[in-house]
Amino acid sequence: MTAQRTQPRTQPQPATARRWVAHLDMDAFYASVELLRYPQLKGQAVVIGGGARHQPQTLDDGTLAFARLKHYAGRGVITTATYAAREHGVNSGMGLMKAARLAPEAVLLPVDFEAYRRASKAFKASVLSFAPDMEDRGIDEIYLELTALPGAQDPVGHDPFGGVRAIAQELRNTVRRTTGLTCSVGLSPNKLLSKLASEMDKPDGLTLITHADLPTRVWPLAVGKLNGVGPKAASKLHALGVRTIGDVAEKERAWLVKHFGVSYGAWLADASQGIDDRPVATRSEPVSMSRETTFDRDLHAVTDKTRLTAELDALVHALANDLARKGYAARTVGIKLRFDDFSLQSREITLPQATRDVLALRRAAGQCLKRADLHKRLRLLGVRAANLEARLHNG
DNA sequence: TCTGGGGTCCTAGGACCC
DNA sequence: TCTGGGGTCCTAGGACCC
Repeated sequence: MTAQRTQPRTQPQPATARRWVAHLDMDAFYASVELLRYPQLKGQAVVIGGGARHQPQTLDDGTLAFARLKHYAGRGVITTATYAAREHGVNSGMGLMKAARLAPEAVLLPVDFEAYRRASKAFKASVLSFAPDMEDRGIDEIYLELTALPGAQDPVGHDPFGGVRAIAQELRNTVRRTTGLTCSVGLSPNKLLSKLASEMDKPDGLTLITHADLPTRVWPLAVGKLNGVGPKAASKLHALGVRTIGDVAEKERAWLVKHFGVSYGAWLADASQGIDDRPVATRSEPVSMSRETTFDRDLHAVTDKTRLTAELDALVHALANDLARKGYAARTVGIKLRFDDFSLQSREITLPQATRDVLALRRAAGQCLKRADLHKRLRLLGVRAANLEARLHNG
């Protein structure tokens, strides 16, 4: 381990600038947007999820009555919970029924994607105005390439990274001023470390890490904190006695490759050392589009045939609409089935010509369905379009 | 009383072609 | 009768992420 020297202020900048990437993550995004609309709920345990049935009701005296989690019945999951609600042990992805046992008095609000999309556009636009190299990571997250921004390489006082820290601070101020929402920012030499950093001081935090911080701030973390290590890989690593990122870092690359394959093993080795060269991708074309729905009860292919056909029609219509609205046609059409035992099955077909015609899509989806094994009851049905080709919006 | 909906990327086998 | 080595496309499934 070599001691990290801070550069004297008088020293000229190195020819190769230090890379700085920010990861910006909105705090409890959906819930925070709802709190802007219902400020009287501030500080309370609030959970977002499920359909529009549990919309708040206006009482005779003009006050709003909110639905409580304990009254929920259905198969929905939590999309977001306020920090007050998380203290009860509920969190994103948890079934609402299960959450109701943990936090029965929590307020339940339906998901309003339109509102979140509007807020998302607003915060991204505010950031773009002074950090134009932005990668979209969904509705509430972005990466920003800050390396070349004015001041990013400048020290401030005794802080060698004061310049880039000030930029990040300004980002947070801008987001808060234009949207009324807080975010957490991670700042580091790459996307992987910045993603880790943004989680270190949530909500409303700003965390800067460099490679020098690896041993003290990254290696003690559980391996599952790495973006790319999910439940499967984590439990396999645990079984091999590897629990922290530092444990991974101590393993030989060859050992990791032996257990996890050339590609994933090598990635693990690099990731544990904080190595990540991925660029911030400012533009990207969609690869696929899909629509799916979980039924209120499990359906049987024979006895519920009429219902199933109607559901498929609706999904195909929605998908055709999405394709037209976004200006694409698809050559591959597929279906996705989830059964009552939660197992998945998919079928797809590639057509000679790309299409976004409802009837052509419906025919292809029907062919896929014919090839599926429909013995078990169906929980979910989905349709997918892939092999996308850009088309005129009205063509 | 478990487990939504929208995505991306990877792997692996078989078809098919040169 | 025995039997190569690529490369690309298609399909099914699975891990992972927001």
